[in-house]
Amino acid sequence: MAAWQAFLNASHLLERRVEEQLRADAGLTHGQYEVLARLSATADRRLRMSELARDVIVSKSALTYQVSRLEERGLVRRTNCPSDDRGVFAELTDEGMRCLEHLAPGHVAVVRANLIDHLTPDDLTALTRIMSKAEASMRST
Amino acid sequence: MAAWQAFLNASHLLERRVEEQLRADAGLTHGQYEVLARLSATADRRLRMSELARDVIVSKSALTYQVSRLEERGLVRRTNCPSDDRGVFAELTDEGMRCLEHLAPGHVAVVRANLIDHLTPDDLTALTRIMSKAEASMRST
DNA sequence: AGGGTGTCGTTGAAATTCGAACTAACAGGA
DNA sequence: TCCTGTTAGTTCGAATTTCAACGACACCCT
Repeated sequence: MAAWQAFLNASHLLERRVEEQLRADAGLTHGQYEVLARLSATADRRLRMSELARDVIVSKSALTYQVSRLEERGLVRRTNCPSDDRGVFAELTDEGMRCLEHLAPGHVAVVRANLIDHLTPDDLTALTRIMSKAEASMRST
Repeated sequence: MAAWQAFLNASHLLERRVEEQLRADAGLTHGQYEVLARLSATADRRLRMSELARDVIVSKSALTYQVSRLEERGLVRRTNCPSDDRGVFAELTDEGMRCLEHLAPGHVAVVRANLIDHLTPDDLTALTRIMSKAEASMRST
């Protein structure tokens, strides 16, 4: 359980650092940043609400809330889904893309400084492998 | 950044699993469980509020709130600090200890099933080492 | 003693989270 | 076509978290 304790503590501390940086730099939550980042990684910068919620691992209600906040800021836009009238796309706006590009370097820097830079290359590959395995296992059940 | 993504996703998924188990099993938050667990790991089952907050990595206000909740349930007791009139001890009650002992096996099982069991012994030591390093670095700054 | 500075824990307001209930719309079969 | 069950997204209420401000006390230095 030592591993679990350390993992937990590192998670919490990292979360705090990241949150602090994003808040100071653009007034965004880490959750909001993750939404933008996930959208930017798609081909057409948009995703169905449900899929987006699954991807960033947040409840549907939380995503509804956050997308509304991001929409108020003009960083994201809601679009109807032609093939399914129930569906809604969350789509990254140009401004949202610019915001993300502006924000990303600082975010990456924080993550590197507090986690990545302490790791040897072997550590890094091990970490990736371990976490990916855990993620895959939990996603599938 | 692949490592970061995987780490983040695994964290969120694990948090959800753990939260779900604790909620179902005793109506406790993960944060509340962490408080109980930390207290139980001390010699006399009590800790100053500030130190407890630092240990479980939560804001002072959040800890005040959670200790009040735990106190309502009789799992924790507030005690005056003789050497510092400002100070307050959070002390684990016998009932709190029993609750924790009742709860721990299920908690450990969830963590094992979703994280630990996927790891080789080498992975486990690597994970511990990596996370401890990150934790230490962030605690010290 | 006395005053300035810092620390302790609590409080209040605002933001965010979740699960549950809800509405609307799809899908498949009788 | 109509029923039934499932899925999408939103809304609602309760719980939790954070930051900032506060009052009380401690510590130090003169």
